[in-house]
Amino acid sequence: MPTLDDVGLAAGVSRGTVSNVFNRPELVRPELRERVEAAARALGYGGPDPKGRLLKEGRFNAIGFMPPGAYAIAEMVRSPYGRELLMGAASACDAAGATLSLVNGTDETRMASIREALVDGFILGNVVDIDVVASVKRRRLPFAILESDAGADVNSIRIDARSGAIAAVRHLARLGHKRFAILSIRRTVGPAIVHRPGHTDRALMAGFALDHQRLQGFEAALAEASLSIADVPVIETTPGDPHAGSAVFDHCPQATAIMTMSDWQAITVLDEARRRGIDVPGQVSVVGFDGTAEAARTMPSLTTVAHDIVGKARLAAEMVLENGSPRQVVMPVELVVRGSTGKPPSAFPARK
Amino acid sequence: MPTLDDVGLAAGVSRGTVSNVFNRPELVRPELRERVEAAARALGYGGPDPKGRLLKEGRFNAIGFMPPGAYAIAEMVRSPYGRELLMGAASACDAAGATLSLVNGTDETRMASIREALVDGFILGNVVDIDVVASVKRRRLPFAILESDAGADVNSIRIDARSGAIAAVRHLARLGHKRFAILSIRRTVGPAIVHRPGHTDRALMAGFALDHQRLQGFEAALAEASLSIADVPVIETTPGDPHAGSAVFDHCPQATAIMTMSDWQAITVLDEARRRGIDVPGQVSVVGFDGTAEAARTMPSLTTVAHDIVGKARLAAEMVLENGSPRQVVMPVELVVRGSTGKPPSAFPARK
DNA sequence: GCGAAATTTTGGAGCGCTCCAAGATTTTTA
DNA sequence: TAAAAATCTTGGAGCGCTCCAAAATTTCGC
Repeated sequence: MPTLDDVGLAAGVSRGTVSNVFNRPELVRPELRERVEAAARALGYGGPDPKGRLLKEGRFNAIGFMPPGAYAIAEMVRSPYGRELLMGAASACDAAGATLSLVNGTDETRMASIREALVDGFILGNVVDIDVVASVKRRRLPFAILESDAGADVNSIRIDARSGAIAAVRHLARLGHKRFAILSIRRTVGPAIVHRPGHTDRALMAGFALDHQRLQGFEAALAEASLSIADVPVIETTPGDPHAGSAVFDHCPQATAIMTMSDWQAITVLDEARRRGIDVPGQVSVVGFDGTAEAARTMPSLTTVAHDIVGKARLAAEMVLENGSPRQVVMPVELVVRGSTGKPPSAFPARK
Repeated sequence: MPTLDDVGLAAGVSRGTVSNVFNRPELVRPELRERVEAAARALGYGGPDPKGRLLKEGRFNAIGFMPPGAYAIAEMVRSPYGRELLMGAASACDAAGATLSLVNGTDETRMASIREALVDGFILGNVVDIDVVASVKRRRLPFAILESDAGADVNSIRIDARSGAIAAVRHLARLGHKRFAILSIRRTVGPAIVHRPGHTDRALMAGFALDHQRLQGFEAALAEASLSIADVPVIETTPGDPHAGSAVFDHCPQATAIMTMSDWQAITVLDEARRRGIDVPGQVSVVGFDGTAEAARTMPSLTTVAHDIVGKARLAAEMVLENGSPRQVVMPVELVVRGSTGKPPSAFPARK
């Protein structure tokens, strides 16, 4: 690959002049400029290599996006939620003329990826592994975390998940539901985990802040209806597990109201209900969580605890790009009532 | 920001030793290593800056993805098709341990983005503007183009769109349809363009290779049924235009079979049909194009000309990452018959 | 036609790092 | 204990570029 010097040599001018031809052509006499351009063409020189500029300028003009949890990028894009995150981050980058780098990383390579990513800052999806935060801090780049509060010196944006969970339960309770089931998120790999009625808080509450808040919200609102969360079956499935829906119906046959922790899960529940001939909302009500675009398109359309996912990620990207003093933002949620929730069946006919 | 030299100075060792501490710690005596690490901690040095390494190593270990057409990244992620492209490219990058950079670019900034993107290669979505190809060539980096054939010296992957279009028409003709409408893609910004029956080929065939091939396929298969494409109304809408569906029903009220050029468009047609109380496939049959995951989830599910979008993008990424000799690949398509196509209504009741 | 002013061109410094041959130190061997 | 071997540390070169002060050249005014 020829360099500025090679072109200069060929054209009989100095490196500086060649650089000017490409970056500030108005500074170079037209005649000379043409000579240089001809030499560049002859050598197959396609303009200054960004690598050199980079070192001088010191910034990549890019921010890195680490997908939530242990997702691979491709899985994130598949997920309704992750996809909207990406849209938000991308639109902020677009607006700022920055590049969005999708930083992948298995559990083994994540740290190295963070150390070596060619970016000026990071957006971290829901962070499961706290080492990730330490690793990013070490690079002394601006960053923002989604759905985890990492202290006053770190940008973070989370939703008011507790209120959302409360709203979901109240809505269902007001409709008359008494038999609930919770479809929660398993943050490790593996098949569904089933917590049968009688489980203890400790088994449930371990883990991730967002999930914790939602469970607390469920618990508090169930208490308002004189119900204990300990009597509600809780199933944990990994995001994207296509069997989430069948796990619920298999393990919670008497539930009339299923509360989930993501629209994606709720959608698998609707799919499975259709497959089994279970009427939603006639026999079972289903509530999603997230408020993705997909939730509005299901049959029946999905009642869900919605928030502005795109806006959340956009804000995160803006925080990183602006690199101001750290902020912790809590975003509101809103229960969007659609077609997947209704009164419980008045007589409780046995379901198969 | 402290540098290797600063740390070396503070620890009383040379730059080289500090570099070794971070990159090949086994080469440094434990005692010294600790002294260096302590100095680094004290200075807040978080490890070697990737910028320096980069210049030395010469590669970014990243490939750039330019969205199809004039999409912004966010729009691409929103689109069912673009999203699957992204999944494919991301999974290949994941597998290779490379980063995927989403290179944005408005019409004005695209060239500059290409010139300066910090990547080792490019995937170009459907290229509308031929200058983009020239611009990428100038950087002398490996690249692959989707849905455009740019000659034997350029990697390209396209689908056998003509066959797909033919299969769609034959399927509908075999069901008995005689009155078709085509929902085509407008590759410039603006509202729907309506070509009423009697239009000329020239008005239609201008533009983008992929669309051209599909129209030719439609034309050929219509001819088999003794129909001329000139008598078939053609509507062009931009990708993602939510009014695509209503444009079709407004302008083609007698059509019993609507052939589209993307699942996204077809989905808006289904939505609009539901809104207007038009039964699909009872009154109108609809065929999509692409075979996205969304097409399987609509109500009714969408008959569509499918191909392996994820695989296409994955292959493109692999071509770029491998940097072998250029190949031109044509991928097969397959008509997937689902619920959105059926016999035309036997009596032709007027629709409102 | 000459000096001053304006315009063009030059090449060194430096961005932060890795590599590597050479030098310094420690350990082993006879 | 001295020489040989093994181990550890050093600092220069170089990656390709941009910036900038200074030098070279051209243009201008009278």
